[in-house]
Amino acid sequence: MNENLDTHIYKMLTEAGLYHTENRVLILKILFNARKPISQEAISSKSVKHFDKVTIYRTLESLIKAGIVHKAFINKRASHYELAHRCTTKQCHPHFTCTKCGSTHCLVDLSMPMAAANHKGFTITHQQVHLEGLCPACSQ
Amino acid sequence: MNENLDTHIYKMLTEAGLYHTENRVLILKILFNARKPISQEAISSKSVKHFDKVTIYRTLESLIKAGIVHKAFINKRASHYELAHRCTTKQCHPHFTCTKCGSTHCLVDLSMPMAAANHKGFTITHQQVHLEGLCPACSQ
DNA sequence: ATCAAATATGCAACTAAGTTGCAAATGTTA
DNA sequence: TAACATTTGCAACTTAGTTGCATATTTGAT
Repeated sequence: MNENLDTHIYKMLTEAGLYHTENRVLILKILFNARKPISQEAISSKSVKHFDKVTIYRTLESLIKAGIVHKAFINKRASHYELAHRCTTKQCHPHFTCTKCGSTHCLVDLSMPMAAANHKGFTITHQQVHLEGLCPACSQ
Repeated sequence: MNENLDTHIYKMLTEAGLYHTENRVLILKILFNARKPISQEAISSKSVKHFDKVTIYRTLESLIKAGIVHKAFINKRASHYELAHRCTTKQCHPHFTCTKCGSTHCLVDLSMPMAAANHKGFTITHQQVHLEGLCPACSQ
């Protein structure tokens, strides 16, 4: 299982044309184990090895650019990061953030997020849809 | 028209149980004229009178709490603020942010945001849905 | 009108997520 | 293994937003 993960990570990095460095592998493993979007700080605290936060941000940046990691924006000043799953750089699945504990969860297999999420024990108090791209003026 | 706006603002503040101060009125007028979500900095620069940024943030905070203003989260570290329209604290309409000029627009009357927005000249490169509330663990 | 209580304001200093520049270290390719 | 490209770590910086506190303004009761 662990060896499969190593192989998988190695392959992913090779395909992305990224150097196969200790830090990248460690951060990817932490994201694999987290199974939900987590913050830079959470990545740092879950790691045995000390990381400089700049290294974490830059590593995440390269992985995001390669489409391996996704930045899940939450209604906070900090972002949460997760392995890209069922999403591309263009389109992402819905996320849910708990206002009490601050954790962020993915609501991926729900075609009707709000209704379905409520059934799963999530109480939703705020919903938003955000689109990004070029406005008419900037499209020209 | 201007007198109607003054009366309207006065009424809104009274109903919300907020003091009818010069700053609140000025900030509300700026938001009325903006007709789209704008940043704290934009509010500041649109104002003739000098505002301390703390005052702007605290004024916005009180107006948000009263349901008069809405905080539109965008995929940036800064938030944009707008007059609440067709939204409550619980539910908000879709927003669109231009990645080139940084402006944020409301896509309120569109039942199918992506399709309809494309027709209006918006090129969408990223979409996300975000829900907030209590997770199962915190609901108890 | 005016005084007291409640609320709002402005300043200075702070917090924290994320960024930049640069020199040293590590990974890759030939 | 040498040469080149990429990554790393450190220090210093940026910036949206916050906190504490003393002063000013608004309001409601008298």
